[in-house]
Amino acid sequence: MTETPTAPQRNELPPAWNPAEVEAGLYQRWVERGYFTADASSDKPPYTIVLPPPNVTGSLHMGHALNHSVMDALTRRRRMQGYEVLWLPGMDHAGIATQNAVERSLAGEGRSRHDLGREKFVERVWEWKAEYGGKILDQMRRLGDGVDWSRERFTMDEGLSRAVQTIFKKLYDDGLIYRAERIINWCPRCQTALSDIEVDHSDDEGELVSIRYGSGERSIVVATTRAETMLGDTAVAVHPEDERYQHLIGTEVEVPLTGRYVPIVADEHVDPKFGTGAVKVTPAHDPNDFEIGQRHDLPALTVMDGRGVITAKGPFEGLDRFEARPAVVAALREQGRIVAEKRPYTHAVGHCSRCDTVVEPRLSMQWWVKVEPLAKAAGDAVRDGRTKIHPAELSKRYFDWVDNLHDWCISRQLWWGHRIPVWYGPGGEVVCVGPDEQPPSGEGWVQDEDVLDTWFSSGLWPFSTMGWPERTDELAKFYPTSVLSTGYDILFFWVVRMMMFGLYAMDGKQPFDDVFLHGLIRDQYGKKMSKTRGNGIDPLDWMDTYGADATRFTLLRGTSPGSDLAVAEEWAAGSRNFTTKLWNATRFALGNGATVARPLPPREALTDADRWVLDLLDELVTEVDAHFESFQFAKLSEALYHFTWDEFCDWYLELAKVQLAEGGVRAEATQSVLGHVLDVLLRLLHPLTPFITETLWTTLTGGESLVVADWPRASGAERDAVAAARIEGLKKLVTEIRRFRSDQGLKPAQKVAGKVRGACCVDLLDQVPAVRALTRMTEPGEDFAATVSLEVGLPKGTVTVELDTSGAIDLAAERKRLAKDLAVAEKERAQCEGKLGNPSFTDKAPAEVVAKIRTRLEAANAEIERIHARLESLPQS
RNA sequence: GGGCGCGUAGCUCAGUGGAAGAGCACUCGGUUUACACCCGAGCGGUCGCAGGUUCGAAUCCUGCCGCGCCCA
Repeated sequence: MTETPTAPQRNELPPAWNPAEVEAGLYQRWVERGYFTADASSDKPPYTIVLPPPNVTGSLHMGHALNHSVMDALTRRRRMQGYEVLWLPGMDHAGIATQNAVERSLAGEGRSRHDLGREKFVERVWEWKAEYGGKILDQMRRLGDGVDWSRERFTMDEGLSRAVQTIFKKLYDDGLIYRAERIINWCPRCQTALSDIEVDHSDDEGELVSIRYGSGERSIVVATTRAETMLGDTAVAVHPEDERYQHLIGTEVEVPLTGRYVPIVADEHVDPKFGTGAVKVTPAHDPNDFEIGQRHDLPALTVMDGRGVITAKGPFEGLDRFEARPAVVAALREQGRIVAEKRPYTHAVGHCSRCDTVVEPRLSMQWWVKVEPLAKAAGDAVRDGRTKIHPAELSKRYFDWVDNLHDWCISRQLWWGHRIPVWYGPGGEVVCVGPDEQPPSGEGWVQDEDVLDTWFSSGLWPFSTMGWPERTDELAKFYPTSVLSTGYDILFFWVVRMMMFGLYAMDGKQPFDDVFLHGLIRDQYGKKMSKTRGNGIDPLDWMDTYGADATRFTLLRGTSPGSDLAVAEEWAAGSRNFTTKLWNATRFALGNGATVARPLPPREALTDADRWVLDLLDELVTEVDAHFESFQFAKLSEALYHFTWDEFCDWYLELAKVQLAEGGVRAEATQSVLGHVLDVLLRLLHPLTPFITETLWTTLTGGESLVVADWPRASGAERDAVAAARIEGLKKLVTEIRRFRSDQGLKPAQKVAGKVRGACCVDLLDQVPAVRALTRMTEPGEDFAATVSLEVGLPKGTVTVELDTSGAIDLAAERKRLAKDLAVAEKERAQCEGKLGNPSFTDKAPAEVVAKIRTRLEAANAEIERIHARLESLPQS
């Protein structure tokens, strides 16, 4: 393998990190070296994720970018931990969406799919797929997804189609697939049935019209939002215990405009509190009415065709449903039948999730999956803990769903998809054909025209992609998969279906051990991103501007199980700043001889600063591991960010400068510590930000690649509390001196002569040189004359800093500073005295809490005394 | 209508019984030889409201108000 120019040699880091120039080359190299290709014959423990297959028509949006960042982070860490990782990519064929896309392009040529015929149309779809489909796969490469491209799958591929036919046959033979005439959700635009979950409900403005049926004492008023369906009414229903209507139950009433008489039936389903307590019943055009119709043996009268056009004979025939509605109302008004009208009236209306057309409930013959036994098994797998949902709170929602699942309508009146493998014979025979069986031939045999719901095939994804129904090595090695990661909004769409099919097809083995549900992406004001709002952000824009690493880090940094995350341009810029910081820190370290070539010196040969930073690093490793195990990406990102910026860069690098300046053994040890910390840090960051870490780490270590490097482990060294206390003391001292300088208006670069007194008494003697360096304090000369002395209270005592500011100090600023400190100390004293003055506190609170408050009070008192003395000693201005 | 969740700094969010935190934004100062995509110092909060439990409540309980999501 030849080195590409994207791999800089040691100590040759360019001054700035330029992701656009480097990312593509790094990714290509990873793929070429086969790092992402899984080996089914490996002895390593398996770790498997199947990618929720994106839609073949789709392109990468923020939700994908988030989910892919999660999966890539999970798989990269496991790979580094020595697992045999399979992350399997692919796409689903998106029946309706793809057919729509191709029909649109045909419409541009003035043709319809019917002009082409079924066979030619399907060919055309495959051509479309080859040319335009799968844009998202290239976008995944930009993000850095470590997927196994050699195992890419598509739901319409031969092997997966065979899996579909196999499971259909098995379910059919087991009596779990049946054909029945029922009310389904029908999209008049897509001209197909939809399942419940392909319907989105929204509160729309409509009308509520109250209509008098019958006349005189025999009349009854019903309210409806869909007046036009009255043409298909076959009953009026009231609640059986509704006293208003007892005398009418069992009688017949005239349906206006139709001349038909229909019975008034009593049904528990009717809500007596809604409207007049009486409802019209249209069994062929409403799911609830259909059920009432079944219970009362009512006829179902279809008055509309598949395009939503009225077919009932009479004046309304040929009108679209939305034209028919006002026409019917007008006709009723003319007859004095309208009792009340409420307009606008807001109510829930179902829309096709693909094209937003108002869904029409429609009576038709469809294929169904009997979900009850499958759903029960899906619920049990989670109840038993074989599959764990993260966050666990969403399990309840999962149970509510699977325990109340309606049978699943799986037939679609489309041409693009898996055709239902059922043949009908001339004598009314129905034959379901398995994958290796010959369909019945001969006169009069025809195959069912319909195709299967896309979810029917993607529900098989965790095992169809690994060769099922064959018993493949892949299945043996990689099933059940380890984690399924997706947004909580499609828990029901997809997760439940995979659970049902996985348990059914794989002998009760769950399709995944863990389900990680992340939240939805929102804008900086917490609003959902949507086209209509215009607040969407394209992750590709972010990658162009800030790099893939910054994009990934931004998303992961906001990701807690189940909670939504708000993102904005500024967030991405902040992540880019973080990558820049990491770049510069590493560049600085390398420029000063940071190395991993020598082993770390023994602990006793290290400074307090060295031991402190190494201990923090150990804690970081432990913390990152814990957060990975619990899918707490926000917390682990935050921990890494905080360590890198606030501890390593802000403090250790500054302290290292002092140690490097000492030269000799001290400098060499420091170079080793720098090299070691960066080595571990870059490994820890790699799953989140793979590109920049790869570049920095290969330069630092000369190693082959971080992708296949080992995941760090905590050293196990005992934490050095003394070193930690000293560094905390140093920080406090430095911060206080800087604060004084800032308040006094001293320029940051201005050097000031000074003395530090009392450091030995608070165990900070060794830290004094670093304190001086970090506060630009020079050695006092012969003419040193302290113009101010600054007292810094530390846990073990007070350090006094005398400074020669070569002139009068700003007394007003100094008084203000002291007054502020005094106010803080006095508030502290009041709080502590309040507590200690309360006998029930001292009696009942744990002894260590009381002792802590006592210590705090003493410290506050000392501080107050000290500040008073200082204030009095200040010259009067 | 049923269920779940949320209300903490200007914005987005951590913190789930013993000193109110972070990032971004904002103010002031800065050409500090890693970094101005930066450094240093600051400002900013009766933790939605009202009760209760407790020595002690952002944290636990009850009610109310507001917001969101899922289901009907």
